[in-house]
Amino acid sequence: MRIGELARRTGTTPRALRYYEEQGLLHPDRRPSGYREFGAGAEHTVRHIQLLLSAGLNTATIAEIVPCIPDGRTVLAPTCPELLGVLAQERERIDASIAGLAAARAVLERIMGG
Amino acid sequence: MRIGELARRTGTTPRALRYYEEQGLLHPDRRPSGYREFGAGAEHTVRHIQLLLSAGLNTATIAEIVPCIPDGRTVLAPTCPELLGVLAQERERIDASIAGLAAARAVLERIMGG
DNA sequence: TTGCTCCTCACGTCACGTGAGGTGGC
DNA sequence: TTGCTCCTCACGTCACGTGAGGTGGC
Repeated sequence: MRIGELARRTGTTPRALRYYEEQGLLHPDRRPSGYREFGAGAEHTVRHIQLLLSAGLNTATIAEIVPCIPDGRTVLAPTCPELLGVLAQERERIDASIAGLAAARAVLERIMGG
Repeated sequence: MRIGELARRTGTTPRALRYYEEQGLLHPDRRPSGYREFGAGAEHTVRHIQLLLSAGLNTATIAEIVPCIPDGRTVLAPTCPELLGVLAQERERIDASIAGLAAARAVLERIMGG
């Protein structure tokens, strides 16, 4: 499929998808016209990218993780155990981030007089 | 106190404090030499700024909130009830953000094989 | 005079948004 | 031929980081 359709299917923009390619997260083919051609698996990949970005991971880290997640699955390929440390570290960062947001939320409530 | 001491006391950098001033969040006096002179209340103000920034509020919104929080207190001044709507909206955004992070965390666990 | 702190530009970062100007397929 | 989609620059955004080059107070 072309970039516009992939953007619609994943709820993002062509610009974001071009950026992901530039950062090495996507590797679309090219038509003779120069148009990018994405395979069916790209949709799952983009959803994983979006989720990990929203969790605060940067594109460099995601670039290591994405090739280790089989299309349509949500598990680490058995060939990629070296990522477990990175993933555990990111999980800790997410936990800290959730705790920080909860604390900020509590202060907001106090400010509001709750 | 001068900018360096305020930075140390609040765990931030002089650059960040100059940026807060530029965005209208802080209003230090100036010595004849041009040095910024911060009052004692600035320390509490900076802590509030840091908390709200970490919660995802932008400097424009924080600029509305900061003058409505008395020094050393964590309540809205009674003269600023018009901010309650903004604060409630930000609280909802924080709730959505926490939910998103929790979902991402769960997917990370699945990827790790948890 | 030395050394620490401060000052004002001004460019860099990250994940894109947003035109500018031009081309491809039905 | 028209209209929709695509392409590549390239500058803008937000909250600062990081020098560059110069000055103030003890």
